[in-house]
Amino acid sequence: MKRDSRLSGVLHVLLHMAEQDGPVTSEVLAKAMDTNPVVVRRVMAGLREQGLVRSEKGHGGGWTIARPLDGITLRDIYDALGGPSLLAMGHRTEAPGCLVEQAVNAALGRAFHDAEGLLLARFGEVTLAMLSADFHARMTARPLGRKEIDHG
Amino acid sequence: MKRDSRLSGVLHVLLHMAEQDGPVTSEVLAKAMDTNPVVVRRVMAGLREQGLVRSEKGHGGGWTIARPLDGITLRDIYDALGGPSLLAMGHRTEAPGCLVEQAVNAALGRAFHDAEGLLLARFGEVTLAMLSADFHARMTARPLGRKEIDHG
DNA sequence: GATCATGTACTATTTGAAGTTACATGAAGC
DNA sequence: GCTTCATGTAACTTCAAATAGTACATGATC
Repeated sequence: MKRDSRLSGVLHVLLHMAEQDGPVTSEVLAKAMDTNPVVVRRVMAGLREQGLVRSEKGHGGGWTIARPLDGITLRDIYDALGGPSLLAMGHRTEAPGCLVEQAVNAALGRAFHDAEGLLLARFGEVTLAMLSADFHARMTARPLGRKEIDHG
Repeated sequence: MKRDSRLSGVLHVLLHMAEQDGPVTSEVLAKAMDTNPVVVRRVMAGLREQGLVRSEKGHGGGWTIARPLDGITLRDIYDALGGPSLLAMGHRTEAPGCLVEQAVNAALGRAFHDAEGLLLARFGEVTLAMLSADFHARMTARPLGRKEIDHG
């Protein structure tokens, strides 16, 4: 099962943006994430629709965070990505006629549902400000050169 | 993201086996799961190695459950499948040098770890006997013809 | 109007499960 | 002992979903 790393990636990008004053271009962000600018724009498009970030064209354009960091939770970002599936496992048949399969689905479904709920609740508790604070704490503990901050 | 349905599938098969007296062939199980006999054998091979099921060749051969139903938990079966990944999301980089990414991984990692723990704990609490009992309760509530029991 | 940056449609690549084919191994029945 | 039935397993193909990448349009600034 291939794991979706968009949430991880977009958080990386947002924290890098938070360290910059002005707008940051897709190209710079792509370089920091070791990917393609189009991939960045595609992911960021969802965040823009939810009002989490802004984009501007032309000279001096790029991406900026639209709200205070403590006003954005991981849940907001997850939702802006379209709420991708959290679990790697699922039912073989979604609405089976077979009673055996219904019993299986019921048992697994409860576990799956609760695990998803746990994850979403956690996401809702964590803000970008907390992540940023954690980052700065790590910076203080082990300062790095500028290059390693821009990308590691 | 494509979801892994092997756990769901193998549970379906095991409960069908539990309803039969003698051994059941891969071909019959495959028909019930609407798949290929080789796929069944592949999945069952893992369970056999863990001593959950037995297989016999030749006339009258096939698969049988090797332990009492209340002695097999979903966790046992999950492990026998090789412990496939439970979550559809993961870190972009597993051991990043970038402090930003370290902060991101730390926050997400805690949530992921706890969600996986919850799922595994649930799996450990549920036995095949419980699923079988649930199935029979559904049977009583809405009896079906033989054909619909063999497969739905 | 030249340049820079986003917006997006379209295509290619990748990845892992699932499905399939083919054949070897071994057990029961005659 | 030979036929039949069933598993064991390797190798290959198919399939679906996501990411990556290309090409070009749109719009803003200099």
